Amino acid sequence: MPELPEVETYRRDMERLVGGRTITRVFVDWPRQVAAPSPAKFKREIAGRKIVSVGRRGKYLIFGLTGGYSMIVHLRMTGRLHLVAPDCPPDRHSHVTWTLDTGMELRFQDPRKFGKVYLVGDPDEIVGRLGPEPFDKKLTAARLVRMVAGKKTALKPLLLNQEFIAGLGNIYVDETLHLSGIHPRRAAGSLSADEARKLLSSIRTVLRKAIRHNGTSFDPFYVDAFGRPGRYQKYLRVYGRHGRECLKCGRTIDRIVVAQRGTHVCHACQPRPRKRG
DNA sequence: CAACCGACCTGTTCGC
DNA sequence: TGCGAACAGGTCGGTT
Repeated sequence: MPELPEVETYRRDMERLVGGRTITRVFVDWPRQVAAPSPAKFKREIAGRKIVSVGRRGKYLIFGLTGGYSMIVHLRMTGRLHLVAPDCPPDRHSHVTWTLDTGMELRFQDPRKFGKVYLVGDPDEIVGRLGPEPFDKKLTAARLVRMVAGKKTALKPLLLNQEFIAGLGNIYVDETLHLSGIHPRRAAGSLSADEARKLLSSIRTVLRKAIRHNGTSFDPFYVDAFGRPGRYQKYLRVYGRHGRECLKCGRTIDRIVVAQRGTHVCHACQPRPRKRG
């Protein structure tokens, strides 16, 4: 679930809650969540270092540590971060826990255990292959046109590809394409310059608003570091709204499968591509 | 190279 | 109500 807006919400929370703190101890009870280096080395190298910055690249959180190290966290599907008091009872889904010099514990909760943590010297070892940030000023409509030129791939999987543009996931891709009036199966290379401009501005509009509302929460799933849900679910126009009316034209929202992902679309606002787009 | 599939995991929802 | 199947916001590696 955590896509760019949710990760950005965590980044802000983390900056405020753990920025400047020193990590005294690391506890790992599901070693596979430590992607690199070995869990033993991970624990040993992190203990005693201070968190000097908290950044984000795509869906990755990057904790800058003293000594030139970066600790990187990817929440994947069900990861959450929580700062809790030392007397907070253990919970069955926290598999990596950092104890801070204040005594507080930062817990990485992740029921599905897909999330990963890394400790590296250079963040680019992990995030170096990512495509541009959606808000990068160098990402212009003209550049987007060049990026899609000649591509036969459908837009949906392309936008989900983090090496194309970083940070979008299933929710925000569906929302973005609906706002753009573009069908998820359109061949990327078939976009007109106008459509590319519209797509880029939609990506930014959707993400900006979602960040402003602290991300999207379904059920009690994603919550920020204070345990608070996001509010963007109130503004979703297609995602999870299949069977209900399109807020723009009234037609019933459809749920289809594109690139093996559940996809929400209004077939009036987002006309089907002819044959190959 | 693009499309597709299974893996990685657990919890929740759906259909019978 | 009970129980197995299907499905879920992400990514990676392997096969057509």
